[in-house]
Amino acid sequence: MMSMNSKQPFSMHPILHEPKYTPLHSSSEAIRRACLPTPSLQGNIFAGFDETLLQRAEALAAVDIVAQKSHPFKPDATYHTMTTMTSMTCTPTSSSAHLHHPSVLSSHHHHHPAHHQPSQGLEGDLLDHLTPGISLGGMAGSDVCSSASHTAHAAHMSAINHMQHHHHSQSMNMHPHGLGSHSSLGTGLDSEPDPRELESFAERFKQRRIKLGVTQADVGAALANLKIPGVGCLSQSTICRFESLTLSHNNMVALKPILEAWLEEAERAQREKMAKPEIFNGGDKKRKRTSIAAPEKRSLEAYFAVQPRPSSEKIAAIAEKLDLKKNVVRVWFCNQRQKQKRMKFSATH
DNA sequence: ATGCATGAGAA
DNA sequence: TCTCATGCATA
Repeated sequence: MMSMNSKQPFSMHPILHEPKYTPLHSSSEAIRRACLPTPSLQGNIFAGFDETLLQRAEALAAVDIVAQKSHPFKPDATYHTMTTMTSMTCTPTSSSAHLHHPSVLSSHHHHHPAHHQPSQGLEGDLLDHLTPGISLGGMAGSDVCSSASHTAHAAHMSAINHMQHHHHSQSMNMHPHGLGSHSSLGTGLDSEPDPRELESFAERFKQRRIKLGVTQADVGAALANLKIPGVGCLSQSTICRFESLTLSHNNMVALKPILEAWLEEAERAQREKMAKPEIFNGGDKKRKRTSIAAPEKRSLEAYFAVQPRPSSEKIAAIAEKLDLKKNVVRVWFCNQRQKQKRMKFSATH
């Protein structure tokens, strides 16, 4: 990849920018996918029960993944790593409190059958068949067992609260987080849910950020310096996703004012610095990341194509079949659904 | 830049 | 249990 480390101490002053929280809007997104009709194919061992979607999924999978390419490597299932690193993410020195939550409302929309991107596949690994309704052995052999250690890491979340926005939509959430406040910020009436704006802002943001010589990680950390109520730091991942518009619409809308505030403050600070020529001079357990091999991934995608929201039983069956932990499969589906909901050029474009 | 994961809150 | 926002770990 590339290393971009232009760490530079940046001191920002708290800026008091009036937070304006954006309401959400329904993100209209259209996700369409094509389900090909393809009956045929069977010869299951468990025949009898199966049938249903999963089976078809496999058939589809076989067809779907016509000629694709795949990666040559086949990593083991999971690997853990333990290391001690004093991650000081952003936990600020004292405060233990700052966990507001971001909650953005969400509008829900109609989903469509999913849509997934072409993946890699090569040899047609025909899946077997599962019995949908019944859960074999009660629990798929793998089951969630103990995914071993999940170290609860400090939860720090930044918060973004939104309030109203009357719409037929449903949710609105705030997180109580003890501190009695419910930020009653100015009822926001704010921003434009205009995807156009977001897109151009994200682009400008990235460019100005680079101009400042700041990395995505720097931005995330610096956010904590802007003492915007309810806003802590964010990770490099999130900044990156913001810039590449790979966040949900609501999330983009919520983050925009915050990043905008940071940008202005950062540029202001730099101007100031430029002005005066004299200054400066210049442990823990790590979470493990399961790696799902290409063949398994192809199967999952095939199932997802026909049934984005499998029941617990089906998930268990799939997990057993692919020899993955049930929880891994469940999470995979969740993430897949989230992906399909992301912005980028999904619908409005 | 992304894959897999966690957790809070809403169903 | 799912959705959503987010993050760690990793390619």
